[in-house]
Amino acid sequence: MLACALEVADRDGIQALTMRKLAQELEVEAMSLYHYVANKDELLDGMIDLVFAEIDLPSRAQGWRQALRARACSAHEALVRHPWAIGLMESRTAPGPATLQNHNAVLKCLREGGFSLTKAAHAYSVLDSYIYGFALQQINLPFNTADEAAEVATTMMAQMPTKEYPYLTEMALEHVLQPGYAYADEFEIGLDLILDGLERLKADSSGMK
Amino acid sequence: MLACALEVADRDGIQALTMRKLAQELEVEAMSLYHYVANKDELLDGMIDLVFAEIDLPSRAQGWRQALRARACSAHEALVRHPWAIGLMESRTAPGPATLQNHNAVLKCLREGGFSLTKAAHAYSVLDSYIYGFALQQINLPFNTADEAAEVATTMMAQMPTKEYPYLTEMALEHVLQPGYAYADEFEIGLDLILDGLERLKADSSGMK
DNA sequence: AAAGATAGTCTTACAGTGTAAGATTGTCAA
DNA sequence: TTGACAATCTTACACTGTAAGACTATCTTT
Repeated sequence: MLACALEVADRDGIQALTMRKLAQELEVEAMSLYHYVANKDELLDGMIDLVFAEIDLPSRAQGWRQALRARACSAHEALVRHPWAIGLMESRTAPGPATLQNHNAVLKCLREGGFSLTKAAHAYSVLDSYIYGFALQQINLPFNTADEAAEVATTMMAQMPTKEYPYLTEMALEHVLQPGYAYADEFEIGLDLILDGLERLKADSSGMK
Repeated sequence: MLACALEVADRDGIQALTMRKLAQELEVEAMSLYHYVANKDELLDGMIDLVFAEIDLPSRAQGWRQALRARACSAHEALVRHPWAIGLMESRTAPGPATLQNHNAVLKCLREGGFSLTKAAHAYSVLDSYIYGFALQQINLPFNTADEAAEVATTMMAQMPTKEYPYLTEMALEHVLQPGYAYADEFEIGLDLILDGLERLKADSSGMK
């Protein structure tokens, strides 16, 4: 049932996921769903946790940097695969078991990698903020492929007073519209920048903690 | 009207912002609103742009680092002030004028600060990803004050099999529950870590671009 | 085998949602 | 005075989540 809900949300968008629609997909009446979930919110909670379950845990075989890098990429992929998930997170407060397990594994990786408790908290905060935020931005882009980007950019340029936003225009024309550009590629660049920062943070003893 | 919509969303939550409720607040009937907006989506678009309008533009008086740091803090404050905004962003694709102006100003700051076009794109991507992502995490926390944190943590510990998530438990008990802890304080730590990275990125000539 | 409990599904109903269609009013220009 | 227009309202409709409870099939206990 949760899996089916994911499928509908992925395919038709989260706004199309109504109890009646989901029931129909399962060849059942809407009210039957309430035997398995107390209400729609609980359904959404379950869906979010399923997305977290798709995120690989950091492997213990490698060093913290490699392990967290791989987990970050995995998380990014999961969030892009289910674009509705980030929007839901804002309103949900009850983390499911997969969510907790993932958090725990990341903290373990940091602690065993030599981070103090305080520094592990810092590291976790930056890393996950970046992952969620990047996915949010990527999903918000009105284009995915380079072709779509070209189309959107040109129609936008036509409407928009290009003189008013010269730096935005520059970025669009001379960077985004260049062949081979894909915003998704930015993810690993920022990720490595942050991982560099974390290595420095870990070594740094000026603040002591 | 947009301002009133912000107020309702801030006060009662975004799910309470219905056309009828907003109309009532303005002492008018629901359908009258449709003389000013084509549909509810357009209303939400306008609200998002209003939030962006609250974000200070980077000042040109200071260097890029200081200017972008101040803008990041301002953006963070705006997003926390209007916790519903991030959730809306996921579904919206038409940026308003305030949004465009802000983007343009940040790019200008980077370019005039000496970033190449490609590096400016990197910088913008990491910075804004971090800002949005951090706000998202902060808003998702089920507590705000240290007192609330203590309450939530203790009730959670009671339910949760604490043995299963030892590192999560450690973080909660020995860090989050310590007096004076506030997750919001993490924001500037991660921000400075990223700004350090950007300075290095700017200076770096190994990749050339 | 009979009786009862339980899990699963259904029907019906209701209050609340966004908004389409059109009637009504107020305000100004010709 | 007439017309145009902007602003507001009334009514209506399809669709939402879900409360209340009826029905049915399966399993347990006697």
